[in-house]
Amino acid sequence: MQQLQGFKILVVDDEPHIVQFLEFGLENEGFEVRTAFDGMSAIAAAKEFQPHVVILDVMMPGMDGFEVCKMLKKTENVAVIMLTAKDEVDDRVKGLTLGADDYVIKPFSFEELLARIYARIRNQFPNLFGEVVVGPFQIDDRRKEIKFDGRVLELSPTEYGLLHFLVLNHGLVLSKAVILDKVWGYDFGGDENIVEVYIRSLRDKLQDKDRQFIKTVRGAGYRVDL
Amino acid sequence: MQQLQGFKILVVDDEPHIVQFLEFGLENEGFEVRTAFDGMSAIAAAKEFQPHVVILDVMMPGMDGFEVCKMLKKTENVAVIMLTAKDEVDDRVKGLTLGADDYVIKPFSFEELLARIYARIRNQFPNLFGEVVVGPFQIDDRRKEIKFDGRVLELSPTEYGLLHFLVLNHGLVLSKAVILDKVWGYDFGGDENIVEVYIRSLRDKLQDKDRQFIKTVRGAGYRVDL
DNA sequence: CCGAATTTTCAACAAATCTTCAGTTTTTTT
DNA sequence: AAAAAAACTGAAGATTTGTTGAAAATTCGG
Repeated sequence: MQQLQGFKILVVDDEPHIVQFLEFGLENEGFEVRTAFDGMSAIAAAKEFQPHVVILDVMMPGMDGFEVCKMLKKTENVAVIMLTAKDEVDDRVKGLTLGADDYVIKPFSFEELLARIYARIRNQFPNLFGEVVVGPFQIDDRRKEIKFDGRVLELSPTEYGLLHFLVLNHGLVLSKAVILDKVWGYDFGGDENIVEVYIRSLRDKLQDKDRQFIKTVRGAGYRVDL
Repeated sequence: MQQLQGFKILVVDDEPHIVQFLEFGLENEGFEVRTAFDGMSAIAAAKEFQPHVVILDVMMPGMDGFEVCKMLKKTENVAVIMLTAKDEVDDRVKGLTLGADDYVIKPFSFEELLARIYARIRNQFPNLFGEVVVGPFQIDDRRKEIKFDGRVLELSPTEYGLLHFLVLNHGLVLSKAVILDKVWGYDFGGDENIVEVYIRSLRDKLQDKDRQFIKTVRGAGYRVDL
C-alpha cells in the first residue's frame, strides 16, 4: 500500500517477539514506530510521541490493555487497535464499551493488521489523508471522488484530473499549456482546444452559471475562485 | 467502532424521544438501526429488516411488548431485549416466560444497554464473533470463509483472496495493478483482464446488481462501498 | 493418470470517454 | 464599424476501457 505517510504508531505488548515483529513490519511499511512493554510506559510514550494509532495487547502484566485504552482515549486523540487472544472473546465486549476502535484476534496475519490500521487512520484522521477540503470542494483522491457542496460529482477520469488540478491550484491563473502539460502529460500532441472542451463540461457539471468558479482569463488561461 | 458493523438492531418504542436517542447512539456505535413505533409495524419491520437484536418497550398502545415478543420469537431468529419501567417488576417474570432474552430497567444508562446488546449478540450468534466483520461481510480467514448477509459464499481460493482484499480495503479505489500485485503476487505475468474476470464472478456470487458493492471506477480501478 | 474444479487466455461486444473539427459567439484591436 | 483573435459549443468519429461467454491450460484430489 503505497502512500505518502509520516503516520506514527505505538506498539504495546509485553512479548518482545511480537513487538519486534510489528516494529520491523510497520517500519518497513513506512510508519514511524515506537514501542512500549507495559501499560505505564505506554501512556507516557503516547503523551510524548503523539502517535496516530496505538496497537495494544490486552494481556499484560500490571495495568492491562483495557485500562490503558481507557486512559488513552480520555486524554489523547488516537485510534486504538487491540490484540486479543482467541479465547478471550469476552474481551471484545468489554473492550468495545471501553472505547477501543478495533480488534485483531491472535494469531493474525500482518496483512490483516495493516488493513485495519489503514482503515483506522482513514476513519480517525480523514483530513490528514487524501481528503482535501477547499471551499465547497472535497477531494478524496483515494476514492477518486470529488464532492461539490456535499454532492458527489460524476466525473470521467480526465474531468476528475482537471478539476483536481484546478481546485488544488485555485487563485492562480493556469494557462492552457500548463494545464495540458500537468493534466494530459507533457507528451500530449493535440490542440489546446481540448482544454476548452473539458472546461465546458466541468462548468456544466458544476452548474457554474451563477457562481462562476471557473473564470476564464482571456489571453492567459483559467482561474478558479472560491 | 467500525469493525463491529453488520449487526442490525430494531428499536421499538412509542416514545419518539427514546427511539431517537437510541437510534443515534446505536448508529454511532456502528449498528444498522431501524425503528418502529408500535407492535404491528415492529413485526413487519422485523420481517423485512431481519435484525439481529430487537429492543422492545413493554408499554405500548395497541399490541404490547409481550405480544410482539411472542410473535417475533415464533417466526424470527432474533434476540429480544425488553425495556421496562421500574415499577413494572412483575413484568420481568411475565416476560421471561414469553421468551425475551434480557431486560433493561428504565431509566437505564446507554452503556448498560450496549453491554447487554453485545452480550446478546455474542450469545445468539456466537459464530459471528471472533472474526472480521465489515458491513455485511464476515471474514473468517482461518476457515477461509466469507459470509455475506449471514450466508456462506462458495468461493474458489482466488475469489476468496480477491474479496478478502477488496473488503478489507473498502473505501479505496484499488487499481487492477495493485490488485494483481496483492492478490496474485508481484510476479504474476499475465494480463490485467484476469482481475476483471474475477470481479465479474464475485459480482455474480454477490448478486451485486442492486446493491453494487463492487463499484468500477473507470480509468482507476474498483472500489467496495458498504 | 483421470476427471473435476479452477485458473487463465482470448476475442467479440458494449459503453464510456477522448479528441477533433467546424461553426458560432464574444472580446479586442485597428 | 470591420477585422482579427480568442474562447465557446455541439456533434461526429476514433479510441480506450470494461464486460462477457467460452475455450484452453493448469492444478489438485483420488
